[in-house]
Amino acid sequence: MSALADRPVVTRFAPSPTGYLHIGGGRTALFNWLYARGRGGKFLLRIEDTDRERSTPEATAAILRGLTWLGLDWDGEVVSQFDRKDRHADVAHAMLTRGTAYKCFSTHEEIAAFRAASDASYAVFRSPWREADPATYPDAPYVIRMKAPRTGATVIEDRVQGRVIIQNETLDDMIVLRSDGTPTYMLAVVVDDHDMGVTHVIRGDDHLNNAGRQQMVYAAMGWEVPVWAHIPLIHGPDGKKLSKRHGATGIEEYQAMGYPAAGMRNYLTRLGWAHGDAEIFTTDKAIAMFDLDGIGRAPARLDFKKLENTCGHHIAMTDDAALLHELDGYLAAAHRPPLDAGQHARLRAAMPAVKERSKTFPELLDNAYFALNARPVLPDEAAARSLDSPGRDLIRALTPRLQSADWNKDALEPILTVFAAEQGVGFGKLAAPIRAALAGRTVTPSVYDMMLVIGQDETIARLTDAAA
RNA sequence: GGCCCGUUCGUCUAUCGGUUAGGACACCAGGUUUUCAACCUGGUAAGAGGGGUUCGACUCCCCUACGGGCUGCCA
Repeated sequence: MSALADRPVVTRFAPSPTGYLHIGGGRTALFNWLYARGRGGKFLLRIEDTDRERSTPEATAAILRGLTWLGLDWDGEVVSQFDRKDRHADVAHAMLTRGTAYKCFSTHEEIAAFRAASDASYAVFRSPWREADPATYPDAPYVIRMKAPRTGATVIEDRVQGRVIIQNETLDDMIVLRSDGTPTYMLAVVVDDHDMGVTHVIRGDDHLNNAGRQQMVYAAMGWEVPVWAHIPLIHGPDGKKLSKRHGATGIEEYQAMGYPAAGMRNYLTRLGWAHGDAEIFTTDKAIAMFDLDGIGRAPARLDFKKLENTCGHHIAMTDDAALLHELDGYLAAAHRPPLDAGQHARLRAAMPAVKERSKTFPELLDNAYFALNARPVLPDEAAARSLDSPGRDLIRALTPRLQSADWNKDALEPILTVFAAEQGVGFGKLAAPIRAALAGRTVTPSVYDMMLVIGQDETIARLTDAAA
C-alpha cells in the first residue's frame, strides 16, 4: 500500500466542462468531499478542460453551481487543467530524458494500416519508433509515447475493486503528448494529481482500466501512486446506463424539482454505500461515518420513491428558517415567482403544520396553500362539492359560535365537537366543509392548525364567504 | 475480438464459512385519525445458472449466462 495513504488526505473532483453536473458526477464529488471532510483533509476541484473543442465556460459555471447547491465546498482555487499544459509538456519531455518515453513519428495513416494488416482489427499498436536511433528521426511532427513495459503485469490495489491485475502486453504505448504539443488526459491527470498532492483518487469505475495506464506514468516519473477507489456508476431505474431518456440527469434539475439539498446528499450517500442499517442521517453524521470500505461494487439504480422519502425526513428535521431560505432558492431555480414578505411570514407561521407532511418544496407549498393565498378562496371541484347544501348549512350555523371564541386549540376543540354532536354528524362531516372553506381543498392540514395559522378574523371571513 | 469489473427481496443494501438471510423504500393488510400525509403493528418478497473446495457455503475457486467498462493524437 502506498505511503500516500498515511499522509493527510487530499481528494479531488475533476469533471470535464462539457455540460451540466451529472448526478453521477455529483455523487463522485460527494464521496470525495465526505472522505476528505471526515479526515480533516482537503477536497480540491480541477476542471479538465484540455479538450478545447468541447469545453465551455458555461459548463464550468454550471458545475460550480451544482456543487454549491449540493453543499460541497472545495479548498483553494479551482484548477484549470488547460492552464497547466506547459507543465504537462515538461513532464513528457522529462520522461523522454529518463528514457521512459520516446518520440513516435507514425502517422494516423500508418497506424490505420497497421491495424488493417493485423488479423485482429483491435490489435495493440506497436510503434516502430520505440527503439529507433534518434539519428534516424525525420524532420516531421511526432507524438511522445510511453515506453510501457511489455512483460509482467501492472497491479492495481483498489480500495473498492480489490486487487486488479492487468497484463502489460495488453496495453499499448499510449500517447502522452500530442503532435501539437498538448497533453493527453492520461498524462495530464497524473501530473496534476501528483502536483496537487492528491492522496486518494475516488472516481467512476469507467477509469479502472485507465488506472493501470496511469500507474505506468507514475512509475515512469518515479512518483508515488495514490490510493485508488473506483466506484460503480449510477444507472437509471431500468438498470441501463443513465441517460436523458431517464429524465433528470443534471443535479440542478433536482433543485428545480424541489428536493432539499440535505435530502439529496443523504440519498446520494446511501446510493452505492452503506454503513450497517443507517438510512436517515445528517451531513455531519455522514461525514463521521463515511468510509471507502462501505462502497459496493455493483452499479446502483436511481429510485425516485426512496429519494422522496429521504427528502421528506429531511424537510421534517430541518429548522424553519433554513427551510424557508432554501425554499427561496428552489423558487428561483424552478422559475416560480418569489414569495412576498407577507407570504413569507404566513408560510413561516404555517411551517409546523405542513413541514412534516411534505416531501418536496412544491408539496410544501401546496400544503401551505391555505396560508399563502388571500381571500377569496377558490374551491377546487371536490371542495366545491363539500360546500353544497349540507356542508354550507353547517358552516353557516357554526360561524356565529366562533365570533367570541378564545383562539387556541383547547378552546376551539370543544366548540367544534359539541357543535357536530348537536347537529348529529360525525366530526369528519363537519371538517370537510371547513377545509373547503378555509383552503379550497379537501386534503389539507388539520382544521385547527389552519384556523390558528390564519387567525380568527380570517377564519370567520372565509367561513362567511363559503356560506354565502 | 481482447482485457477488466459486476450479479442478495421490485429498488438501495447488511452479511465478511455456521443467521428462521437483517434493515430501508415501494407494495398489501390492520390500527390510529378530522381528509391526506405522518405514525404504530403485521405481511408478501432475494443469494443469476452449473460445477467444485469444505463437516458446512450468499460468502472461497472454476465455467456459463446476463449487464457494464476499457481497448482514441476524448476525458
